[in-house]
Amino acid sequence: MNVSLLDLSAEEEVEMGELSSTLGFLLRLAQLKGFQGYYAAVSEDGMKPGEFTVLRLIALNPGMRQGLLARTLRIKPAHMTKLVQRMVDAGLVERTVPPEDRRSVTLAVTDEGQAFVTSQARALRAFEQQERGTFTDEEFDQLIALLQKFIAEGHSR
Amino acid sequence: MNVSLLDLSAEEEVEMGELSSTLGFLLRLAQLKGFQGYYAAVSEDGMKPGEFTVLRLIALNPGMRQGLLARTLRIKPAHMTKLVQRMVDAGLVERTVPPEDRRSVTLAVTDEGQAFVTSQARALRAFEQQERGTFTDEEFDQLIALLQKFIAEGHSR
DNA sequence: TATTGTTATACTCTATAACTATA
DNA sequence: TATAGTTATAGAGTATAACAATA
Repeated sequence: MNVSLLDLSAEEEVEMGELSSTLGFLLRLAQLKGFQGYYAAVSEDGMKPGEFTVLRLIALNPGMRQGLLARTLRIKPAHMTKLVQRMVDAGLVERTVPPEDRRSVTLAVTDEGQAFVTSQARALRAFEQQERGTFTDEEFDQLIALLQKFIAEGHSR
Repeated sequence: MNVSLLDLSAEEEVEMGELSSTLGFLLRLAQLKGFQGYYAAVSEDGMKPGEFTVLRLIALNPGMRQGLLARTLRIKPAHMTKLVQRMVDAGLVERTVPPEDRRSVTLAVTDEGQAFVTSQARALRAFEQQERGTFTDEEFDQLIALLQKFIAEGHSR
């Protein structure tokens, strides 16, 4: 198979071999494509998809512990510390040390943080609708289901 | 929807909202899953999926220009310079300045580079078979086709 | 003037280990 | 002793701009 998948216009053809039907390669390109759409549609504020996901999850789970958040999103604790620190500095998130376990940290969005999440909701839905737009409803649901199946398989940690 | 997708075992449940059926989030988790399998099955040599893809593509397209390689893989030229330099240092790749256009650089694998690609082929196929194993043949083909469709849509640059 | 690739810089993400404070 | 999170460090990816050589 050649470059047709990728469109380098009138450019020289590139022999891709098996690559164009390889899951890993397609996942990478799909992710790039998704980011592209995300930036075009949603974020004028410089917040990246991954960061916004962190904020969303804190908003959905007030009082969530930082470590659980890190494990849920497969982010290393050391990195999560920095991510959260940035959001605290930006006034979007509050950290609390609970008296029951003073080693731990629980997180919640501030009013400003919640307002930001809410304000992004419309653009986010538009973006997701646009992503769906490539497919029929049935195809999109299939794709989601297949990805969920792939992820769920043998999920140890 | 809750954390069932993610399996944090006996841990506290995390409310995921829409996230668990969001394409971007699922693509990220699928990619992590893929890397995990890749490292487990293929690479004892410390070469990452992305690096190996670069090497594979050079092997498939001897004399390919570096800029075209960068565009094909959506890697920035500045980064490609470093990637290629590493492979040249490792003795896997050769750079040539062609007389027709002495600004450019063409790439080819060395014998050692080709031997490395070949030696990885078996493990790579085993890994890809294992990835397929999550699905029926029909499901896997569907997933590949749906990802290709997503990527191909409106592909400008 | 435009193009190819390089260098330089800066920021983010990833990975690891050492550290602290609590349990 | 073990756990939760932090700090420190290093490597790799990403992005941008300035630059040299060549077209």
